[in-house]
Amino acid sequence: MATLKDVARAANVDVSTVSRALNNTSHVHPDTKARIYAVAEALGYRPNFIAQALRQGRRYTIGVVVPRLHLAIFSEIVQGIEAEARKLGYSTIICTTEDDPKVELDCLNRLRNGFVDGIMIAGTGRNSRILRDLHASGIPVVQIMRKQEPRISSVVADFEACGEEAVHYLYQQGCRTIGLISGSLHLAPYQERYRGYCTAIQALALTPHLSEATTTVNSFEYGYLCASQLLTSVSTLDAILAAVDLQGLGAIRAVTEHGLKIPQQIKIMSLTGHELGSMLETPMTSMEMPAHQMGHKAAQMLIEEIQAGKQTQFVPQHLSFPMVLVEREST
Amino acid sequence: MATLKDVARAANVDVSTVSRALNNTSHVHPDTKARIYAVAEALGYRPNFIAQALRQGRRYTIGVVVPRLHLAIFSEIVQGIEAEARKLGYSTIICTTEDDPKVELDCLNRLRNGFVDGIMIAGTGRNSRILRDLHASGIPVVQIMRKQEPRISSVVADFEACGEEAVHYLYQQGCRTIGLISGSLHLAPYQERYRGYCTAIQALALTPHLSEATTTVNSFEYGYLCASQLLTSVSTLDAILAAVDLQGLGAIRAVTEHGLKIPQQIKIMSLTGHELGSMLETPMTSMEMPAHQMGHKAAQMLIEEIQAGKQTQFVPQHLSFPMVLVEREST
DNA sequence: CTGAAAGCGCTTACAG
DNA sequence: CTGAAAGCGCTTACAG
Repeated sequence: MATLKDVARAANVDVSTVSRALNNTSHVHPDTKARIYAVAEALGYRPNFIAQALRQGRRYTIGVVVPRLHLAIFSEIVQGIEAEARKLGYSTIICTTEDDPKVELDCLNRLRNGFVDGIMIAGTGRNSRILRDLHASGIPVVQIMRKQEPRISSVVADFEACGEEAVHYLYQQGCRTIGLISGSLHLAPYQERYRGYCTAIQALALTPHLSEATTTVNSFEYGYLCASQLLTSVSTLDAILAAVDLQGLGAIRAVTEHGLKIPQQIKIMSLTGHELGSMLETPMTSMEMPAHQMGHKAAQMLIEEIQAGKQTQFVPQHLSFPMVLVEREST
Repeated sequence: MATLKDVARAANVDVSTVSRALNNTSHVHPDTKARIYAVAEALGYRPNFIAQALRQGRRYTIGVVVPRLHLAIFSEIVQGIEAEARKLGYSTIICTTEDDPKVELDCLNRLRNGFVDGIMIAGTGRNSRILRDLHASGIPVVQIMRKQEPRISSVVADFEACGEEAVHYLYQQGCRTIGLISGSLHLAPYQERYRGYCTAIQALALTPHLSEATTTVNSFEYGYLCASQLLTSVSTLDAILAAVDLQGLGAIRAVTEHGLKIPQQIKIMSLTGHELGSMLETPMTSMEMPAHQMGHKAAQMLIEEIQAGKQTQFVPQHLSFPMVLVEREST
């Protein structure tokens, strides 16, 4: 790779002049400039981002820490983040943790070593000290999907309203015994959905039915197990709310195996739709999450914080997106 | 952030000694070492990766270029890549192109600026010159999923065998008029599936039925449109092969709307399963792809090439994974 | 308009 | 075992 020095030598000028010419950072004589451009072109010169980063203290890179990508809403969020970051001139480093706090710690430690200008995280909540340290040491952080630290900016969906709205909707459809599949109540989104669910259940004077299992939360199996449990233990059950799409699929399976008809005998809906619902044989009613847009916004927010630097007093911003009810055939 | 210099000053030694102590790169007196460690700890020293990278000419970072993540097999592959890369001490920069050659070019240009030690790509095939340039300039490249350049290493699945095997399987199930939804025949995987399909169709003396549409290939809609077309134009149709899961979902929808029973009247299967098939109401038979494992292998391969450096003569490696037939209720 | 110098934070021969 | 120096490839005050 040709360096500035190579170009300088070939163009018979100092490296500083080449730098100025190529970056348009101060006036350079048109002739000199032309010569420099020609030489740079001929040598296939490309600036070394690493050297620039070291010198300028800017990496133009953000780190994104999420639990997983495969069949999860995070893949859509990450696509949104990455597209927007790229547009703003930033690269995106990704880390998937499988919600393992140790892996997460490992990722955060890597990222803090001057790797990135800012961090986006959907965390486990188990490394909050590190996260606060990072943030306190001047590295902008934005929480996505999961808001755990009030002093750190966040972009989330309004899960509580989502849970509440879903129950009211099902009530309107005639349901009176509504089971909830949620799990991982230590994670904010699950807890909030649960809270919204409870609020609505109470307001409507119904009885809550929460089901939990011990397998991975964001999975078909989890939905299947919980739904089966609800079906056997609550005889009057007429609706199941699943926290995420995959659980919804599991619930559909369980209900079908129980010989019940959807939506006539039992209604099913997902609280975190990511398009999948529309593609099913029995299209599933869902609270759809504007994941791509949330990724966009979060990237913008993070990069703004990065570019504001320490000049401005930091005030955490919390952005909450409404989820939208998309009615389909499962209810 | 504390730097080496800060530690050196506080420990009353030269920076070089600190560097050696912290990196265990040569003998340092135990007492000095202890002092340095204590000071580094107290100051919360963390090495600056950017400076290390500049000095050592190693970034410990790989770039991954894929079309998309959301509801695509790439999300699983990327998870595999990232997990393995992290284990080997590498970070992963991700770029999604939506198969837009311009975006891809943009990504490759960013990555070549000394950003990464190596590149993993599932490309559009439209930037082959750049890719070859990159590779020729000494940056290791591994093609994933889509093998376009014979001189560049690759990790793919055996799509041709997959297409062939699927047809034979359906034949055994009694099908005699087997339609194929594929599209994007300019992309290797689609073309290879088609080739395998044709080989089998010919061997069995059947008639081929290929359907294409103009929307995004990797989508529910594409599958729906093509299946609808096949259903109306081929009256004896008794099976549909979909290149990917989402198309399979679209095909199921189309078939259902046509009032046909799966699998009694028409069988459906996907040629690129990524678990989704097992979660459907009518579980879909699929050729499942070992995506995670492929990601692992590809990361290993790329990092090996990186670490081999220029010492060894480069010989491209091509790795092909078999897909495995998982029989479910749609056939 | 341009050059010479310093420095970003490290590592690594080179001496001693 | 340790220090002083050079240098990775840039940018940016400082002179002129």
